Amino acid sequence: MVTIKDVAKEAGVSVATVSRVLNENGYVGADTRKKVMKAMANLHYSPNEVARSLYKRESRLIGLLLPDITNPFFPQLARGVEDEVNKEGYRLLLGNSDEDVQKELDYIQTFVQNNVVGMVSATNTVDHELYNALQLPLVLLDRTTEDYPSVYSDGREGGRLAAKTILEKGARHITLMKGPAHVKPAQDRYKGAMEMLSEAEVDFSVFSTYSYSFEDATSWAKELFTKYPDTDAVIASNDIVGIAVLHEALKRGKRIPEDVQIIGYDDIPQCSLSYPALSTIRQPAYEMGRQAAQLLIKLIRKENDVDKTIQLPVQLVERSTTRKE
Amino acid sequence: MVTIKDVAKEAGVSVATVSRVLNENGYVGADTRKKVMKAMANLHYSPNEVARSLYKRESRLIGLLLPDITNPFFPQLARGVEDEVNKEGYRLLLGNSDEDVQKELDYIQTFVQNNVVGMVSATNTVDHELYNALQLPLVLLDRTTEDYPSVYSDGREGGRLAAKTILEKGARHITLMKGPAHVKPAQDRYKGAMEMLSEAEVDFSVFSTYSYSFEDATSWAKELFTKYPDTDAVIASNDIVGIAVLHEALKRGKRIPEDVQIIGYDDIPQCSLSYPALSTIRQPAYEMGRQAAQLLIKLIRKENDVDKTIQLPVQLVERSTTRKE
DNA sequence: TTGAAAGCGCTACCAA
DNA sequence: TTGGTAGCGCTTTCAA
Repeated sequence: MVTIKDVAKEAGVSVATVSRVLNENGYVGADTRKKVMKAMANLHYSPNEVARSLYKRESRLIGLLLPDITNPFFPQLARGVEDEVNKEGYRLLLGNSDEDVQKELDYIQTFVQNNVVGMVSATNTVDHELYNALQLPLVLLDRTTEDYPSVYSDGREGGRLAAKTILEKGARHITLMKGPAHVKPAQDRYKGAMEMLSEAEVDFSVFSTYSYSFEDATSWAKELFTKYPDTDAVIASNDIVGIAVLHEALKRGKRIPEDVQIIGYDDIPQCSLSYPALSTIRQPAYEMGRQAAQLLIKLIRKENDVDKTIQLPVQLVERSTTRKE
Repeated sequence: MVTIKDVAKEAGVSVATVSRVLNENGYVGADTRKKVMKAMANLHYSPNEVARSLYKRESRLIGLLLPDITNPFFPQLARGVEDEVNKEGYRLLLGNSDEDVQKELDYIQTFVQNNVVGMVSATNTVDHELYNALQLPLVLLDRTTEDYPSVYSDGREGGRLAAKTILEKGARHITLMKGPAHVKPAQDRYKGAMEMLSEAEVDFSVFSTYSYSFEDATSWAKELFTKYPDTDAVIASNDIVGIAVLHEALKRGKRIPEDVQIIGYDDIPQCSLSYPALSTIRQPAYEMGRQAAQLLIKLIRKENDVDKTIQLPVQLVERSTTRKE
């Protein structure tokens, strides 16, 4: 490993001088700079971030905590924060919590042990005591809360929009799927849809689900049609479940969207790959990730007048599982 | 921040002693140990990994380099390595390279700057000069090569299996999709299928694709049926493309699997969510990730007699896009 | 069985 | 404009 000392020797100057040209601060003569630069190039010198981090008490690392990258909504989110964070020279320490508080704790500990400068968390279990104790800039992603800076999309509006769409397209027997209780954004959209449905004059049923896993999605779908066989429209709790419902309907010989309309939520990439392509409410996941990163970086830099709550708009994407009016 | 010094003071011992109980090495008296433990608990002490890393010249971090986590095959892989690595107390520094050599370089630099103990790379652009210069334990994932430790699945066999399956089920006009040229595993499976097809007495066409993106998949599918309208079986380059082909076929009024059979590759989770559910060749992605992590850790520990090339078996998953014989 | 102290690579203060 | 050096928090020798 080539250190700052080696560079100093090669250039015939002191380590202090090398440090100065490295960090572009303090006075350093033009030709001294040149000598040092040359020495650095010769030796392929690259500063040791660990040593820097130790002294400055902060690294160029940012912690990203996710529930599970395996869930298709999160890779987009993650990519958004990564790309944005990279722009500013930061890198990501990644953790999947599986909604397990212990794992979350462990990761947070790792983050501080490694001097991360900030963290973004897309976890559902915001342990307030824990996060309050945290001395780090933190932004919550895909979560709405008063207590911490956060970026999220308008779940209530999304739910309303989903319901409104289904309503306008003449559904008579709507089944509203309620996502897992501990997933806050799922509850928001549920409430939004609920509001809209309650105001309208239609029959509807509520079908509760307790997970978002691929494996379970198919079972929920089966159960739904068994329980509510005359359903002619379902507002799914997310796209995965929506696609499962779609295929279950197809299996049962229903025509889509003539007999059953379906609207999903999220707009994960594979929506357009379902057949018929799933209509859905789009959350701008990649953009959410980017904005979360931007916000975090502003917080890290202690900028003034930063808006600590960013709500991104949600959008109807009409594809082929809703009627064309 | 509470440091080892604070603990030492609280316990009335020296920092050296605290360090000893922390690392469970060297002699330390039973009651001294107890005092120290208590002090650590009182102060909620958690050692600074950065300081440790600086002294030992290695962190508890492992670098993971991926092409793009947004591609549904990779989250599984990533999760596999994360889970395994966590078991041994390591954490992940994550990077997406987008198959861009410069980004890859930058990430690798970050990895060494942060004293990672090893890295796993699932990138296609193995720049040998670069990797050779690297002084780190490295394992290649989803890549077959003689030059570095690697874990991958048997692509050639997978290709053969896909072709064999299609052949046995009575296809007459097969279209074999060839994946992007720079993606080595895609070429392996292509070659395998090609071998099998060449030996058989059937007509077949080769259709070349240059990307794996969601957006492009649909275009490939359209183009395929325009170019080869009498195709009655397609061996897709991966599941995404397979699903796109499936839906394009459906759009064109073909019955699946009666008129057209389709076989994918990878077995990403959303396969079972397509309709009809996509038959495919399964790569054990999660397991591949785990094994890569295990191998890397063995390498890090300089264990002897470790098998540096791990080939995992591939497996036919018959669902509904291939005939039942 | 314990403590003092050097040193990991770097930054930043103070002096020259 | 430069260099010497203390010190970031930890581990590990060496001595006691």
